[in-house]
Amino acid sequence: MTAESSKSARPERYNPREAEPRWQQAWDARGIFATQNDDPRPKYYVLEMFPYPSGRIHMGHVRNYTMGDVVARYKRAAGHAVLHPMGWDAFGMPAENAAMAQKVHPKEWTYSNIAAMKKQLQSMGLSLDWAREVATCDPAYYRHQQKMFLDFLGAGLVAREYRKVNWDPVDQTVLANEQVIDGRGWRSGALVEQRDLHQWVFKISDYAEELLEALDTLDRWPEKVRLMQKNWIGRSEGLLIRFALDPKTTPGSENELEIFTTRPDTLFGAKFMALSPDHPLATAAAKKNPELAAFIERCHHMGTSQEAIDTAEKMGFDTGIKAVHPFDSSWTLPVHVANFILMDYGTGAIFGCPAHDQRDLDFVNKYGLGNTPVVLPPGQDPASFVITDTAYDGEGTMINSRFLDGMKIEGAKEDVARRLEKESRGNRPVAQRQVNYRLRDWGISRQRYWGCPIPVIHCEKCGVVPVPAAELPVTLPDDINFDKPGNPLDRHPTWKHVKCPKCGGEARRETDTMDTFVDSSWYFIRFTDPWNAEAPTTPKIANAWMPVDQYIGGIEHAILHLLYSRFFTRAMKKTGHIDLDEPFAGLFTQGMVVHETYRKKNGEWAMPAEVTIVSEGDNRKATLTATGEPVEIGPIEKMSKSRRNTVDPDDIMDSYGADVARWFMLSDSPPDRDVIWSEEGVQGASRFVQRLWRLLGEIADVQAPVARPAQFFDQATAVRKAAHRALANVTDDINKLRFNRCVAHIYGCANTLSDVIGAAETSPSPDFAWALREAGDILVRLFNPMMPHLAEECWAALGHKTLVAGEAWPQLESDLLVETTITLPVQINGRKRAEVTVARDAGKDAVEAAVLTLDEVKKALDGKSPKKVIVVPQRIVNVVA
RNA sequence: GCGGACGUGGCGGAAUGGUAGACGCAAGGGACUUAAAAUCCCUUGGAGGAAACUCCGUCCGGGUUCGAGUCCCGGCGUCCGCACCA
Repeated sequence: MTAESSKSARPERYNPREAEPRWQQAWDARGIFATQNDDPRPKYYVLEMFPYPSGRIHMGHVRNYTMGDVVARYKRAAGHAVLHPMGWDAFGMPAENAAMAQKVHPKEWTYSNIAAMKKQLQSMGLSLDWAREVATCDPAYYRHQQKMFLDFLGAGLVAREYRKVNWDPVDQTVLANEQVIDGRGWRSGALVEQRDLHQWVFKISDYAEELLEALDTLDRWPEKVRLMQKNWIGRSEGLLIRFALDPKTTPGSENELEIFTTRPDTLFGAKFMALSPDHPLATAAAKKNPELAAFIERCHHMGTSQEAIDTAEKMGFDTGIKAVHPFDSSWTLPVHVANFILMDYGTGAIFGCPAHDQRDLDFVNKYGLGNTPVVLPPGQDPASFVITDTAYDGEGTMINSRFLDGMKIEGAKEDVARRLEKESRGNRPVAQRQVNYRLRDWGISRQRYWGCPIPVIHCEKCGVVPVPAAELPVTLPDDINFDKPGNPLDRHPTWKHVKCPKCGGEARRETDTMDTFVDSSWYFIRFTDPWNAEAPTTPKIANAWMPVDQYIGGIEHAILHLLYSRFFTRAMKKTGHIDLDEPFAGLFTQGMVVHETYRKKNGEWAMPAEVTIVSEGDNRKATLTATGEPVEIGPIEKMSKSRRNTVDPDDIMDSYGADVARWFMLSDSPPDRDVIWSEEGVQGASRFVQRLWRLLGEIADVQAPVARPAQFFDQATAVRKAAHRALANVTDDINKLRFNRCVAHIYGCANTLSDVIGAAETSPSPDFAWALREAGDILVRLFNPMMPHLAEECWAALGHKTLVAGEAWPQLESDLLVETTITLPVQINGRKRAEVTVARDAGKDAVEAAVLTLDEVKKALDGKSPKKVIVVPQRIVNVVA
């Protein structure tokens, strides 16, 4: 069908640069993305991880926020009250680095970045409720965080400890264990050192068991993330055993040594005891033994960096102390100090069973202490089984273990535990069962300026005194300077000097600020009622909106942010701010945006924007656009400044528009995998935008009856089937976050409609015209979540006076998806050889009868009857000849 | 070392145990045009054949099944997380 008559009314091409801001203003003017807390419809809370205001958004943001926006717009159309807010993770080091490098105040730097990035996000056409915007560096936000810190303190969830911490020498601050990656600071990349410091800690380890167990309830989380958290929490069951010490050999009054083991079954394979260099017994022994003191000193020095610890050789020092075997008072074991024993796991002491633990084996092989195997692997001869270089940690049968001989490992563990629990020394059992966790308490003190002040005061007389709630917030002083490294709050002339709230005497403010991960541990709850000036939450409202139904972000937060938030929500529950354990019901971790790399002859990297790609047959060649110099096309890698393979979202939106960027982000790869950003792909997306626009223009030109025709004939029915099948498929896949498949279905529907229109008569019959208009209406609403500006433009072209952003999701007529006849593939011996068309509800016998009349089947059977005929209704037939 | 994921055309990827390669990109051919762009049409896993069609094909080797990309066992490879945690 040609529609030349009215074609002239439209420009040749859709112009996103003109249309996109126009529709953004239209949405804004009607406030259709503002969410009311008293909305009676069923709630749906969709959230993307909020950004750090670094200054500009990157392609990862574009991908993240596009996915969230698709879900938000779809759920809104599907009849939900959708909460879809945005904010800023605004405290942190880069602001201070900028202050040092550019002499700009961190606050100014941060807020101007926020303004710039907000503009960028708005140009993406995201359906966000900006009225709920929060920035964590705003006293209106962090005052509530300070209040909760005090509440946590009162509830015993906060402690102050002098402990060994990870010190980042570049950022000059402490890092939590979770923030040390490969022995380096997660932000600075500097080798981390160990230091002893006073630290405020959140007692996350009190929740270790709960955080572990509840992982099983998070059935809409990726298995991978749950597993990572499980491993991080690191639960292990074992036995605490008190070994008596030979008094003649001990340095002072110490008469026993408590160790933790998960392998009490191997007790008869014990060859030595080992202490952490920081163990009190080691310290005591060192006082009388200068050589030992020197050894411990050496351990401390070589262990300054995490990397050094990881690569250090096993080293030990015999203290001369003897421990008595709990099952044989005549059996003593030498007590060593060893560099590989950690003071903060278990009791900081172990017994070593070299035959079945590789570290212990390495240790005895170095110091000639020997080994005795006590677990015999299945099928091994006890007389000849020996351990030399490789410890055996598998299943087996106990040997060389007196009363345990012949037992399996589990039985032996249980037997040892029972016996030692019954035995007592000094009114206490010799052993008790214990569960240990790898998870450490969360140290939150940071020696930084640009963070939330910890609201406590140190008084000589009264000790640590909380800032009275009425005096909150403790705000950051603006007059600071960054001339020297370290914490400017600590050298501020007046800010830190205050009166003690208790005694009124001279006192000192805490100058450490909170880890920025505290800020991000509850922002999603603050979004539910950011207007409450009195309290962090309005529990009734928070309880109604939470949990977040769909949280979307990068896998890099699998442990840090997601574990902290799970803890924080529980702590907020304990202190009465919300009634909820798990903050995120559904979690989706998106893949990265990756791109080819380009390298010049001189070894420097070239940016994608500087390069022109030419295809010569199957080969692709790249040259610098400016000079024509050839550049080498390198491997596809994560977009990064160091490889210079980044693409600026602004450039893409300027040249192609937001919809094209959004569409391509969704189209090429499954959302949890990396997506390769390519110029060709973007152009493909852009072509499709234009194609849709032309297609819907043609449909708009069709003169269709207003009333639904009573009857649809073949052509019209085919159109209706295509539209409703796409509707069913897109709905299903959007619910499963399979956006790449949604894209394929939309292409499919558009292709069908183009074909039908191209083949149709000049003046369509009323039923066909009506079906085309219906299909157009459906198609626009299907791609609206992905390309909302184009959808509005097309919706208007179709003659609608409403905004498609406010329209309901199309109603599916599922009858259309049910075919009356279907074509089944017919296999002979498992290979497809023919097809058969039968009634949809044909019985197995009828299908079999039809199949046996086929020429191909007759030929294959050669007059014989088939061995077997398998009929899978509505799927396939297999004839076994 | 421990734990996990993945392996399908030239590329990104589709495929409740049921017609492998949907959809897109790239490529080749053609139409329109003075020409280009844009657009439209056709071809595109491999081998053979004029064609109808036939054979082979989802990392490798076995197995279960009427039927395996999918499930099981054993390899190989790639990627990710954790890592002196007793």
